[in-house]
Amino acid sequence: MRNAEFDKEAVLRAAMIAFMAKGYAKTSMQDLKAATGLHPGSIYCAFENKRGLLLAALGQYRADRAEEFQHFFSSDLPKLLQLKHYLEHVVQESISCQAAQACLLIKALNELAEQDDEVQAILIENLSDWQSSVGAVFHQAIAANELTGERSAEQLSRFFIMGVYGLRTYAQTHPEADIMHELAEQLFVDLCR
Amino acid sequence: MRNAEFDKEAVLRAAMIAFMAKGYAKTSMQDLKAATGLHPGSIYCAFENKRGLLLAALGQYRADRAEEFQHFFSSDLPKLLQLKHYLEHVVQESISCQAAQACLLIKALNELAEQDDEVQAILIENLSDWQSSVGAVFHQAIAANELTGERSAEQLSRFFIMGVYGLRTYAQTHPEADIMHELAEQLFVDLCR
DNA sequence: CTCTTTCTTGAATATTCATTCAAGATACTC
DNA sequence: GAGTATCTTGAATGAATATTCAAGAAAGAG
Repeated sequence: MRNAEFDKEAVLRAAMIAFMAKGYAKTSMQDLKAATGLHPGSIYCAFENKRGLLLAALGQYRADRAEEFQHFFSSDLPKLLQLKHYLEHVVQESISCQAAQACLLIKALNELAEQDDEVQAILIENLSDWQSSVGAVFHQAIAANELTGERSAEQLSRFFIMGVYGLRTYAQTHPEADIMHELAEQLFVDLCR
Repeated sequence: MRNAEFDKEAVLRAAMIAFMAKGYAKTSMQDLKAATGLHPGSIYCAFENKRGLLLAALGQYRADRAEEFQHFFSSDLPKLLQLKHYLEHVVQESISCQAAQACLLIKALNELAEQDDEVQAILIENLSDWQSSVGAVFHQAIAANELTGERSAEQLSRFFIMGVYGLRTYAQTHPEADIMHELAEQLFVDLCR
C-alpha cells in the first residue's frame, strides 16, 4: 500500500490558474506539469486526461467560490451593504489584472460552449447556482425593507449578474481603477432604485 | 498576369464565422479550408498564415460593424430611440444564438489577450472606437436635451458598453427572449435617468 | 528485513495540424 | 496563338502535443 503524494487541492488550484491564464486548448500538458508539479503519467492516473483535470478543477473552483460567497454574506451587516462590498471585491479582482483573475467559468464558457456539451452544462449550472445565491440575498434585502420590492429579487439578481459580467469584460479593455469603480457605483445605484 | 479568383470579402466573412464558432486555436486549417473554399496554399499566399487571416478577418469585421452602426444612427429619429433600437438589435443577435453571434472582438479578446499583444492591441482599439462612437451619440442626445447631462456622455457610453458586454455574456447562459428583453429594458431605463 | 502493492517517472508513441513547395492550371499580353 | 506571369492545388514536411507504458521508487504489511 502507498498513498498519493500530492495535495489534490493545491494541484487543482494550480491547474485552475493555468487554465485561466492560457485557456484550455492552449494550456499544454507541459504547462500543466510545470504548474502542478505532477508528471504527465500522474495526471492521467489521477484525472484520466486533460479534460478530466479541467472537470476536477471546475469542481474545486466551485467550492472555493462558494466559500468566498459565504465570507461576504455571513456577517450581520445590511444585505445591501454586503452586496456593495461584494461588487467592490469583483472590481478589485478585475483591476489587479493578473489574467488569472478572469472568472474561470466565463472564460471556459467562451472557449468551450458549442464544443463540449457536458462542460457547457456544468458551467451553466454553476453560474445558475451563483445567480440563485445572489437572488436569495436580494430576497433578504427586500424582506428587511432595504429595497422597495418594486423589482423582484429574481429581476434584481439577473441584473446584478449581468452587471458583473459586464464589469469583468470591461476590465479586459480598460482596467483603470477609477473608471471601474465608477461603473460599479452606477450599477449599484441603479439596483437600489 | 492573372487575378485572384476568390471574393475576398466573402472569404473573410466565412473566416470570421469559423473563428467565432470554434475560437482561434480550435479552428484548424481544414476548417478554414472548408469554410472559405480556399486551399491551404491559397490562404498562405493571400494572408501569410493563419494569424494573418485572423487579422484580415478582424479588419473586415470592423468595416462591417461600422456600416451596421451607420445604419442605426443615420436616421433622424431621436438619438435615445436610436440607442434603444440598437440595444434591441444586440439582444436579438444574442438570442438567435448561432454561436456565430458572439462578438468576435470579445471572443478573441477572451482567448488571445495575454498571448498575442498585437492582436490584443487591435481588439482594444476596435472596442475603444466603438465606445467613442456610442459616446458621440450620447453627446448628441444631451445636446438635443433628450438627456439632462447630469451624467456625461463618456460616463453614459461606458455604462452602455458595459451593459452590452453583460447582455452578451448573459445570453450565453440563459438565451431566453423575455429575460433578455427585460434586462435590456432595465438597462435602458437606467441610462435615461 | 522482505515482499507486495501502489505510485512516480519520463521517454516513446501516435496524432493532429500549421506550413511549405513544386507541379499544374489559368488568364492576360503581345 | 505563343509566352509568361500569376494563381491554385494538395500531398509532403516538420513541429507540437496529448497520451501511453514499462521500469523504477517508495510505503506499508507481515
